[in-house]
Amino acid sequence: MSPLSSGLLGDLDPTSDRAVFRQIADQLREAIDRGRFREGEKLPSEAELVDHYGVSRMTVRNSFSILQGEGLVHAEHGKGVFVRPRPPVRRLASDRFARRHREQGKSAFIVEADAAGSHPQVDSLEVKEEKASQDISTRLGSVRRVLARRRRYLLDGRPVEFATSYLPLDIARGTQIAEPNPGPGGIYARLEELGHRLDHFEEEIRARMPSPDEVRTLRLAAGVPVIHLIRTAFDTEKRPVEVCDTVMAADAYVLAYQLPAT
Amino acid sequence: MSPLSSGLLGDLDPTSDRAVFRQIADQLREAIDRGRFREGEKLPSEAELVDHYGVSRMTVRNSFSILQGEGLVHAEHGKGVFVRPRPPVRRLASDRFARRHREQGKSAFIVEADAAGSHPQVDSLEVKEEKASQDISTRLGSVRRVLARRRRYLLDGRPVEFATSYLPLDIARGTQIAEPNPGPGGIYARLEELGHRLDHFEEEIRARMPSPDEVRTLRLAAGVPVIHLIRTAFDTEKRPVEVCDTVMAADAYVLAYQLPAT
DNA sequence: CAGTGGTCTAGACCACAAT
DNA sequence: TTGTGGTCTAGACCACTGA
Repeated sequence: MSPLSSGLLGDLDPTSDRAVFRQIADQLREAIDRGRFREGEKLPSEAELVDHYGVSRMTVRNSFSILQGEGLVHAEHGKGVFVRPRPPVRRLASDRFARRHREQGKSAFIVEADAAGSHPQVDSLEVKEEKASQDISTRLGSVRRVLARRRRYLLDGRPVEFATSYLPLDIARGTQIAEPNPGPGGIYARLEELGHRLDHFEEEIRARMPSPDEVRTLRLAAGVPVIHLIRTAFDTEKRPVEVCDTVMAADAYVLAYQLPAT
Repeated sequence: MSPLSSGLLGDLDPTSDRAVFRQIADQLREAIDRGRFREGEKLPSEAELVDHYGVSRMTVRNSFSILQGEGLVHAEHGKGVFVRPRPPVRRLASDRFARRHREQGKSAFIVEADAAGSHPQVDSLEVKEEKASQDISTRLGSVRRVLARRRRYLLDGRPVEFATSYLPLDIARGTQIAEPNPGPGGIYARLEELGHRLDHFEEEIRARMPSPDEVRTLRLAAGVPVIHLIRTAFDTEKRPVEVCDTVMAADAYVLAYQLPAT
């Protein structure tokens, strides 16, 4: 029995003010929410829905595009439209920069992913000196040029985040921080060795839809926003010693923070 | 001179693999990014673009729908398609729950908005006892029923966030916390008066596209994600005494946190 | 190969906004 | 009334997938 003759989906209400394609989207969304279609499962094809509802193909496609915009489904050319599975999320704990986590040989990302049983990778490594943007310059205390470290992180082959660290040249130039591999404990460990004992971090969080560039870099599905995180590291002399600009696939992350009630 | 004859937009590349509607979207996006069209400014009408590019109307509309999905533009029926202005954002600082902020008479939201020169409102107030969801029950330590306090916050008439606080009945029932107006300093002040001195908060942050319900409640434009924040308040005996579930219009907020480097 | 979604056309009628 | 976007139709051809 086809999914359409089995009453999974209802009829249209011709008296309703609601546009036909919205009604169809509503019915599909409700069916998904109720678990009638499970994660990864294929929805009825456009042709089947055209038959079922007696509407034109563009109308059905409009419905699908609504659901795609909501991040509920994704289309695969030649295969069908599928309920988008909720991918495993990476939890960023508020103690992720605790000094004790820097004592081991590998980077935090690698250690944590290994522990979670996933396969971590870092690629697109680029380290170079460049002119600081207005924003970065301000955050670092009016520096003109900076050392920029770019990299992209993947979990099980899926890109989940890319980040750029900016450091003042007078701190980073000629040190291991300017090398592709900053060594055990990452650049924060190196900063402390260089005498910049870290005091605290400030993080700013925004969420927005990705630019086409970000869609490419993170291979984002339709309807997936990004989390934009800007972290500034301060040493014990209250000097900003690093700014890290990170863009994360929002469906791959949950951020956790702890706030004092003081 | 029309904006189209003045070279604001280029021609299509018929040899390109890129779909025509994507090429048009690219050109409009670039023109917006370069400031050729400023915030709030009207883009060429569908009809003008049909003429300019020599394509059908659906093709032009497809381009617009891409830009809408990116949150770059919004359409106004009967008026045109406009570059979406970046609204003012509310910054949530990491010390926003510091005890000193509870000493005044008004709620944190009101005080802060007044200070920023905007006009704050709270509506859709609802306070009732109800069955705890599985998630809320777990977070509050296996309680069956809770006191739920729902409310929506607006700035200058624009809804920016709605939130529900959940409290265990044995704490909240019969207290001022169960009243629509919890009094000066809000429910956190009442909790402390009741002997639950607050120790710290834990916050979890996610970003995703809004449900149709959330689009309605927050009057969200297309292409605007939501930030979903779940905060748990712990008293000095490490007991969770409140869970607050908040959904915020992502274009209205930037969250700020401070992390120790300990 | 048949079935799927991706793109595109050339219309139509409607509802809303400004004049 | 004119111009705008919103909805919908009935096609067409294409590219990709899987049997």
